[in-house]
Amino acid sequence: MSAPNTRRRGAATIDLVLCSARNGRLHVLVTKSAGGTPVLPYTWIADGEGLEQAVRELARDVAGHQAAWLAPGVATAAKRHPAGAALSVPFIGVVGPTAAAPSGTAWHAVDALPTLAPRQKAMAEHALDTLRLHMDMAPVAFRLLSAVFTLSELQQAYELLLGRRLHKASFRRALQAAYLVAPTDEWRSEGRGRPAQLFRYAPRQRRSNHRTVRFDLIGR
Amino acid sequence: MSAPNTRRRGAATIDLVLCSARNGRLHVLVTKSAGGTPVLPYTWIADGEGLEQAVRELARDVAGHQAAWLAPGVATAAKRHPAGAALSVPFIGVVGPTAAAPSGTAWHAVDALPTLAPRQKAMAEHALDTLRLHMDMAPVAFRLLSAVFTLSELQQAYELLLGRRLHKASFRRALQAAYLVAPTDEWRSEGRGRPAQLFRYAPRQRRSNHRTVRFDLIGR
DNA sequence: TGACATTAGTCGCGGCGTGTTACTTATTCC
DNA sequence: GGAATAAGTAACACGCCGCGACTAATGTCA
Repeated sequence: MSAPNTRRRGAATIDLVLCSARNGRLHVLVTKSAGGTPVLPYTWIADGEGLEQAVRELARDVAGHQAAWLAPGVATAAKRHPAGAALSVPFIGVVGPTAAAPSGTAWHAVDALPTLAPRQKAMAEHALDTLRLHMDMAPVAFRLLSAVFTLSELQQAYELLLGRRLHKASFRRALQAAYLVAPTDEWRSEGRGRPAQLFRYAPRQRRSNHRTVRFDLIGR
Repeated sequence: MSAPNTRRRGAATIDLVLCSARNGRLHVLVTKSAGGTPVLPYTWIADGEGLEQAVRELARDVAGHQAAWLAPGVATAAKRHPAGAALSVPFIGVVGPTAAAPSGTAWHAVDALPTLAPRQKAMAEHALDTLRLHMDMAPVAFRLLSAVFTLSELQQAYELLLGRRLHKASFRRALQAAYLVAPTDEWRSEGRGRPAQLFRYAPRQRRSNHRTVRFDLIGR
């Protein structure tokens, strides 16, 4: 059923670190090898095939979903791949919160993973770094959410990625200024408290993307 | 003399995109294959060896220097590697402006490359994107310079990476606030104009790295 | 030798973005 | 109806940043 067995063995694998936000923590989809030990979904690299195409198929195969966002990771030859490949090319994928775990797979909090092969463990633990690296340039946080979402949910996604709490008013003011979301006329009542308006990701045109120099992140 | 011939052929190569700033433009080191056609320096991936270790050796071999900064690139199986490898893992390296081109190699402006194999051409043209992606988190611009440099040189490095001009006063004010450089007691007279004080990269401790949310770069 | 060009480096104003506190609005629970 | 809870808004203060104008130190050339 899982893709690994449908391809010939080779020298290198593509490994998929599929991420999802579950009750405030980042989770990773873990499947099981033929022997029953936990492994990240992977596929052998076929000659002449596009890597990204292959990983999209893998995501659909293993999760029944296509990834809402995908980024290549850092290839590694360290330690050993559980299937014996010399080289592994990880991809970091993102799916929404409604994505289920098909039978034989399970979501695990990234800071409480089951025992994976060291190489796969390292790839999974680097996933958050990769998401953080791209979250300013790509709508990563939005892809962790459903198509419509409340602003509080969006803020929680950003808090998860940044690893720290944000201020509500500042967050919304900055979001408003960026013309990234559009309100829908739906509202969601989450039990107690005032109902929240639902928004969708709809980036609109705005003034020149003057990215400023940032010295404040360099060096530790 | 070049490293490729010293290793066994295999399924995958490491390709080195070695970058340097030459009179205001980003240059890439290009060498020649046995047949005399231009190629990026590469080496076959040996089983069980660390990729970064291998690429450091490659940089030393081919340029006589060790790279001042290194970052992994995005593995690709598209098109063909000139040596026939199915898979290529690029690394983007940075060296200072005084690095010469050993015989058989030459620096080429990244927007005026000689005819490379399509796969290598793509890897070289993505180099600037990679440098841009990391320049906020790592001292990439500083590594394009000698150990001591003028603030105007540093500003030019940032302008090269960002692809736009910066305002002198703003640049220096932000740099000062980041405690990244320390003045030396040397001055350099560059022909005409007032001599410039030389600085070195010396990041000091500063307050908590409160990275703020950036919506302004998302979505084009 | 003195005026000019050139490059380095600084000062200060104005505006916009951001952190913060306090407030209003809308709903559930008791 | 009132307390509790969560969404959403208003307004102030401060700091960073773009910008233009200024000073400083050198080489060039008539």
